[in-house]
Amino acid sequence: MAVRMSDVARAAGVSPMTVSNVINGHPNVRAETRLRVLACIAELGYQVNLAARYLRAGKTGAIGLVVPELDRPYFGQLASRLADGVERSGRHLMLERTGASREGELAAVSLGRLRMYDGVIVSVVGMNVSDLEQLSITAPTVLVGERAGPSSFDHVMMDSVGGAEVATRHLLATGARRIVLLGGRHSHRGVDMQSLRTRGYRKAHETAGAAVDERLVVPVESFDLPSGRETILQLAEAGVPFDAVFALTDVIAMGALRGLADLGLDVPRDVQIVGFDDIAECEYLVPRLTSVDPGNEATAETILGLLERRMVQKGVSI
Amino acid sequence: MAVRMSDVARAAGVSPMTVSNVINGHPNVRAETRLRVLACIAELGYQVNLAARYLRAGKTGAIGLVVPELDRPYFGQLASRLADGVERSGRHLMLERTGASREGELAAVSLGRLRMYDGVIVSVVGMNVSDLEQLSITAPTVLVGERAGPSSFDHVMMDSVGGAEVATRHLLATGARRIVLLGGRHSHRGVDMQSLRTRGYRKAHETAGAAVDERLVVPVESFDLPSGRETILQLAEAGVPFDAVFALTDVIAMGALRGLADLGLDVPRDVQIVGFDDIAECEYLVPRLTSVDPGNEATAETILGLLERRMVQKGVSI
DNA sequence: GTGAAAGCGCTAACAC
DNA sequence: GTGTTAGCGCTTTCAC
Repeated sequence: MAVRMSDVARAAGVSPMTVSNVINGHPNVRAETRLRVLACIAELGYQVNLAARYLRAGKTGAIGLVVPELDRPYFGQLASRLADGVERSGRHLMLERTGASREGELAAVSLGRLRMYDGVIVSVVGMNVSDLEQLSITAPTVLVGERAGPSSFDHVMMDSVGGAEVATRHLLATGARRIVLLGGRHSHRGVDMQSLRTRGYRKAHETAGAAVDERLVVPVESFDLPSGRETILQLAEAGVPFDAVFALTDVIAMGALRGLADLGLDVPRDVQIVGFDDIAECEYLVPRLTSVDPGNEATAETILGLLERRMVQKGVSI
Repeated sequence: MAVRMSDVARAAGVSPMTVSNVINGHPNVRAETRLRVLACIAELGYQVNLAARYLRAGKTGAIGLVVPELDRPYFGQLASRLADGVERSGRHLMLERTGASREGELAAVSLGRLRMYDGVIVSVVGMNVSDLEQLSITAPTVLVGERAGPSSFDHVMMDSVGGAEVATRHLLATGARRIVLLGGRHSHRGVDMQSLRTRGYRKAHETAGAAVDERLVVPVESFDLPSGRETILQLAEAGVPFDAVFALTDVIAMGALRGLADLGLDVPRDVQIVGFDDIAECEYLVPRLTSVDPGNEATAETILGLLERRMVQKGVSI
């Protein structure tokens, strides 16, 4: 069986409480005792039982990050940045996926796993914030994404409308007139990522006095590489002419780049393209992919700042 | 405060034990009672406290995956595949990174969180297996990677030597004579990824009766995009001629592709390139990146099969 | 079919 | 500076 704190205590000839004090760095332990206890910990290979600690102390030192998918560069890079910050404060980041489905996100939360965390960061793609609120999450929580609306949670939003507007304006300024909105939505009243970025696209057109051909607004089945490529191929096959692409995410932009190459089109001579998210890969593609940076560095800082504040309030700060 | 099982029990007019039986699907509950309890659970928004369950029952339904970095496509895609399989068996996958700072803390304490898992999958890149063994991980554990050597853990290895040999042979067969080994090691006696892939590179040269110019074996500082690019640029600046690149990972291959473009070299006319890992991006680059598939699909299956066996032995299977 | 008792491993609060 | 007591929320065991 696993080594328990009481085993260490017996070996060191002290009480479990003293072992606990040593592990948690409490000052009221004599140096000599501390060393003896540490030696026994090392010798027996003791590790604290986090579950027990949490049950008693109400904190684990773990921060949860819940994302739709584990294999999307944007989330991987966000996770990496957050992990840096989280570790700087002596905690650990643990990543889980929801699978982008609303049920998935609900299951993730309702399974109670989030209660093991001192704090939770949830990327709310495809989930209703009100769903989240009904779950009565008890841990300090920060939402990340584009969904707005009334909410009792802190919410870090990126400026999707503004970013999409900048991207589209850039393309219009360089002479593009028929800009594909790859991953867009026809109805753009929602507060989801697609609707918001579509809104920025339309706004830029309006400002420039340019008309939007609805055939250029093309949804994608999924925000992955195959969808980006196939959607562009289908558009070309349908005979819709275009001279630029604004892709709602860099990943579908990468898929589109492959599709354009398959069509024998040169980027940027025949077709210009701009993405969104500013993932690290953009700088390394040939040719480079221009992308909108939604403020990735600042986002991570902001998230952790808000979370820390909530954790202090809740008394689970380290 | 959070809703406890006893709160639900009181509301439903039963004992906590009955609530527990309902939640865990035990048969000995009358349908009527079950419905009443479920209604109360829903109404109060009750969620089980995983820590308490684990403390008592010894299982959480969570599988941990420990990787070196969260923002590497290979690990993201591995995690995604594993998550599919894990969820199929009614559990959840949780991802953590080890990062570079293995030395920093008391490993014994910092890895204590692994004890909350029913099973753990550890990607042992840059970590000594003997380090791992000293941690006396008690949960069923499967190691993934190229490190071999004696170990008490199940270990899923990819054929790094064979894969690297195939890649190099392919380049030699198409006429390449000066193949850069990007990310290689000069001393290749170790069992780490770099040494093993370097061995395959040398083996292919030997078989083909071709000599290896040691100046073509170039280590990288880190297996990320910037390193791939910079290393190729430095090699060119040093005036070392080459006509092909075998990159030890697809990510540094992508970095190298950018570097080659910066040098005004055309792929594959001037320089051929082959990567390793077969990440999803390869198929979508322009031109496509040829890559060695270390058997990604099969790897995930194998890992989960081994883990399941260990979990059944340990009595933590669902 | 349901419930009472016990205790998983830890730490907060307080005694000594 | 160290130990004692109590109990976090749940489930195992066994009684009814």
